[in-house]
Amino acid sequence: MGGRTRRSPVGVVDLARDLGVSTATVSRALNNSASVRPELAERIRAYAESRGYVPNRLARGLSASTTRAFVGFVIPYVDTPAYSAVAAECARLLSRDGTHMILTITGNDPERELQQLRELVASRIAGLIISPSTGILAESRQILSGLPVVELHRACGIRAPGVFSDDEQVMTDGVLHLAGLGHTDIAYLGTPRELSNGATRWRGICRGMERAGLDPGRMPVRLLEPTRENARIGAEELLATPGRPSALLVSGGALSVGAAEAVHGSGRRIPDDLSLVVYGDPAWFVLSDPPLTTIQVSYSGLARKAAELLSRVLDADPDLSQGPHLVAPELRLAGSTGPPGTARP
Amino acid sequence: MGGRTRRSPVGVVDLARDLGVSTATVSRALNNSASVRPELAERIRAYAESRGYVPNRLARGLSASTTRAFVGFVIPYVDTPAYSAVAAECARLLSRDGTHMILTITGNDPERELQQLRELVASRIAGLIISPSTGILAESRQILSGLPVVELHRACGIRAPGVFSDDEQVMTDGVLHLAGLGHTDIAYLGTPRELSNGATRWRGICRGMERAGLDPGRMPVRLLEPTRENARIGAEELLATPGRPSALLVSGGALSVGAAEAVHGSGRRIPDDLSLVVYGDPAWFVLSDPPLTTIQVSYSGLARKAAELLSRVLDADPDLSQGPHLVAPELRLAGSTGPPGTARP
DNA sequence: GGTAGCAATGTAAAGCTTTACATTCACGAG
DNA sequence: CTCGTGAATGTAAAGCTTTACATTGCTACC
Repeated sequence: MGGRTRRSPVGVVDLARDLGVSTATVSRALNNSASVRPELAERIRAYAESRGYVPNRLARGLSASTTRAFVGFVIPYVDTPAYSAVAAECARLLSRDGTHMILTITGNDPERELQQLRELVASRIAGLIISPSTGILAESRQILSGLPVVELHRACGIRAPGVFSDDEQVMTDGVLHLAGLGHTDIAYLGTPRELSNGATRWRGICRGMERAGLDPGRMPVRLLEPTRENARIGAEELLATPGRPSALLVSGGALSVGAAEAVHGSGRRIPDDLSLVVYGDPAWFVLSDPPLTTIQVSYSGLARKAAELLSRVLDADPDLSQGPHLVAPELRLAGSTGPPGTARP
Repeated sequence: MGGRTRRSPVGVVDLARDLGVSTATVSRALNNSASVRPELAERIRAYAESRGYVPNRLARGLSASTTRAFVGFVIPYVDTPAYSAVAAECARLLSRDGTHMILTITGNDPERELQQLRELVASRIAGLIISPSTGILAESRQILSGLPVVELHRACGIRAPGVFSDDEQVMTDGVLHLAGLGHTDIAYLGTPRELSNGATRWRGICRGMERAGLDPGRMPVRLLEPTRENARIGAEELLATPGRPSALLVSGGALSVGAAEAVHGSGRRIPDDLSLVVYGDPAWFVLSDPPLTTIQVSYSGLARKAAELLSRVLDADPDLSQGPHLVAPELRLAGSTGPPGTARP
């Protein structure tokens, strides 16, 4: 037998018994089903309210075999606003539909990701928003292809709509901005090309270089998993490159922080010794002097789009395009970029 | 009837049928119950594995009336690492026990908080970690008192263990540090005293002032909800106070960012014109020149403690103390504090 | 007036697992 | 040989809701 402890919560059977009607009628009344006499329905609703009735989500989900009670939010990291701010806003938007968001952090570990996906399926989630890990397993992909899924930030080649920042163009703009100031030795610190957003940004970079008449092949580049520590090391290496780059472009989550740290530690003055463009969150940059030239994307915009897409996927909306849905980021010029300094060896 | 769509997932009945045993035996074998012949148990487990069986969490929860399948994580904001980092780490730790964490953002709105608590109860969560909203409703408190609860960051007077940063002492230290440098006009920007952590910090501040022979009553103070915008305005007002404070102490989440912004905008040089101590996240401070004197607490330490306490509450551990469990923060001296400048009017 | 048809309500099954209680079987003791 | 004991397994109920289908009772029309 199930729970022995017969807890206080009232159920439909209690309401039905007390009111002398059947559970079916109670259920229909509470779900605003048409076929119940309005006066009776009202009485039932009032009584349910007075008894503080809350329907058991588990039972409802079990009965319906799938409800919107739960959706998953599966992301590799959460220590950067690109994830934490989007997660928060999604949770807020989804809760308005009475949907709970289950937050799951994979740590970018494909094994953990797979296990967590399995568990989410076991919990009969209605669907999920996922930012896949770098080396996502085929098995995970298969699970995903059987669920209503929305991709976020990163694509992994499944048939699903996705929400992404439109990075290609803005990265090109960033490069052209630097080139326009006279920089020829531009370094790039970004995320790996295995990540779809890493690939997109890299395309944007290359296009910018080519348009500026520079050779992307000779560009000092580090493509790293976006952790702060990686970024610090990568940026230090880039700054020490023989060509002594006069400009540094950084994209991707926690990379910005680590890079800023490294630049700071290098003793180079900005923008005299080094022009710096970072992709990321405005909150960090208030402390910087001079203010940073940044690439910014609206996290709430991404979240709204993600929540909307998920809702449409759950509704099996036939008009929904499976491809990427792009949110445009913005290049904000500020004091951290300028003409190449004269103080170079 | 329930779901018509008879989806693929195999259940215990399928396994039982195929193996010619009863569902009870299957269930027992899978749950490593003793009373099943080892050889048979092994066969059942192997078959379950081969069929990719995953138990339905909803049904299990329904049957057990309460499991560890779901716990809630109810917080007012998530845009600061004090919440986002702790949330992420808790999610990670809990998932190791196969527990899903449902993230819920109240926006510090008591009404929303109540509604979300109701929904969580309806989902038969096993327990929750909560950082209560400022004006938490009596009804919410009542719901909480019937659940395994752990408080985080903020207390709300319910009988439950809580995890808090031990702020009183460190705030005293901060004030004494400034006073020791010769500051007598110290301003404070913090969170409201209605918040338990706001109250704690304020006590620490007062104690520090008194020990330094200064009058807390004459201290310029702004106690505000921790949003960046509030902080910017509050800091500007403090800096414009007739006494022209020579030192500013800022505590609390997003307040640090907004305050830094305001200080920056004020044109005051640090630490010559103004000594600055901020409470918060190291990630922001890498960009600052000079590096900031900060008060830092280990988010992963808080998360570990919170997850551990929740686990113990769920186990109804009788040795568990209901009071606060403190994690000690650290005052890190750096370049943003120094003797009061001479350049004051 | 009889019946078709509709509206309102009831009955019961399904969704999936766990587990108390019942049953079976084998073996040892009397 | 019988019966008790205990281990292994089966049966069925409980957990709570939703909903297909059955039933009831009425209106309205021919």
